[in-house]
Amino acid sequence: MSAHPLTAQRLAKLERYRARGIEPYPVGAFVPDVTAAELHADHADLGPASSTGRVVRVAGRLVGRRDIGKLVFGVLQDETGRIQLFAQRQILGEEDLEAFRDLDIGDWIGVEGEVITTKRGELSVAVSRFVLLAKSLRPLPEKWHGLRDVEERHRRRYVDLIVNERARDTAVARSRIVRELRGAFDRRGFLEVETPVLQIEAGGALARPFVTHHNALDQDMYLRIAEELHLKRLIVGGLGKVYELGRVFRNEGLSPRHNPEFTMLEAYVAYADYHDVMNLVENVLVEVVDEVLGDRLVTYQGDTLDFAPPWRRVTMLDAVAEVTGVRFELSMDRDAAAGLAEDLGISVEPSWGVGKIINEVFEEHVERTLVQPTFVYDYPMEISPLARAHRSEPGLTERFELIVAGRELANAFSELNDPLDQRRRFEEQKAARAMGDEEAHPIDEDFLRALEYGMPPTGGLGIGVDRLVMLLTDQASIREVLLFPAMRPEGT
RNA sequence: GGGUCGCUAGCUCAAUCGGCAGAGCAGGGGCCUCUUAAGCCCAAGGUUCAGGGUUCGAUUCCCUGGCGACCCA
Repeated sequence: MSAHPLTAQRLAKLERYRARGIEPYPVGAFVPDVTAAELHADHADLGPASSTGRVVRVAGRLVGRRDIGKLVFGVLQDETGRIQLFAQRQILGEEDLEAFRDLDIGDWIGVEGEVITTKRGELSVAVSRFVLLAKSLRPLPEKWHGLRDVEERHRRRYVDLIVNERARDTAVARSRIVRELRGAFDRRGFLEVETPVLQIEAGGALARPFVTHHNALDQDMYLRIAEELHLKRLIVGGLGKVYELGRVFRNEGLSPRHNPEFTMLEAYVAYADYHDVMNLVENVLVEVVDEVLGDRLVTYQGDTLDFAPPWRRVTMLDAVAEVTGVRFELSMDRDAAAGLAEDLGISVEPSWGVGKIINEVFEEHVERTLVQPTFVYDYPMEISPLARAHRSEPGLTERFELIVAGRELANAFSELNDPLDQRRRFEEQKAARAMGDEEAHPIDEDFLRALEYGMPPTGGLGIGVDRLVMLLTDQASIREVLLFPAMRPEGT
């Protein structure tokens, strides 16, 4: 336990309570029957200096106190808001008023009393009885500025949640967004499923996995980097519409937009193609925006995003030509494409083909310019090993990404269901891995076997849930929408 | 991985050119029966992120390391 004087003081107080027979961590001591928000809603019209005769029980954390001698005002905070406590000697008596005064800011208490308003009109509970529910041993941050230090807010999110309303609002909004996402897919008849997090092969995306070890099997395993390959196995099994909303893990650096574990929603629909999936993504996200914000104009970091459908749809090649003035084609000579990209400031790796080169130009110059919701479609096959070959355009796949505020929000394709083509794509990835590409896709033989049993034409999508929450809560950093973002150890 | 910036009391922040480390809030003592960032009086509170260097003297300048923020790869 910390030897800090402020904590030592409170520990001493704790011992005094126990000596007087007051248990500072009681069980079953008090059950509230109303919340702060309910009180404010019920008595919104009460004038100053009113009595209601209504006796209520509220509970929460004492977050403020104003001591006026024989009269003490307290501020009680529960999960719904704040309510003033009015402790008066006439009601409580000398001894209990002194005990109330002796409470520390941060203590959890239960209070019983009449609902009144003060002379100044502040709705209050006139304390007739109170119970210490849990003693707090550490001082809270400053009442006006709260906890500002970003590092401390993330390391001690519990304190952040106590003192910063924005932290609470963001957590609540995130829960709401996740619930609306689930609702949108549930209403459309999707089955929510759970697939393995521990995997023998980490496939379904191009990323480096975390490695762990299964002791009983004496086998290294990976934390999943995507949900994709197992969900497609379920489509093979005849489950026609499935989705999973879960945590995926990628072994990459920390940044305002990347956390090693993040939340992905993936959904797969039999008989759909990527045009159907564009419509699905648009409809689902508009529903979520409507339900959560009630306004299709969303302010994000100073930009106004218009989510009213239809959203713009543009091919990657057109988008690149529009922004850079350079018309790339998949049929181009590789070195010619490399030269054009170099002219645009891209340093081209020898291993890159035309498709990868175009994608780099897109990511470097075009993506950030797409602020309004935009579907960019027809991605190069070279960077899309799990997407179906385009029905008419050689070298491309039926893949799209949804870009909002200059960032990828969703990624989707007509799924590759030709097992022979899938095997060829995996072989190409294997070759890339042999060339040193650590993010190349591994060969998953069981997934190939599943495809060999036959997967119907299928459309699939993935939505980055954290990024969606960032957009709808106007947060610039993923760390603000994660309750407990990844941090380096403190090194006490 | 590279660059820039930051780290001072429990919290929010000061500290002039390198010259006695301060304030507000919180906490302690006192006054006050209508405050609401309550007010007034008094006292207390520091490994200035860590280690090293320069200097008569370092929160301040230099080096190394830690953690974080932002930008870049």
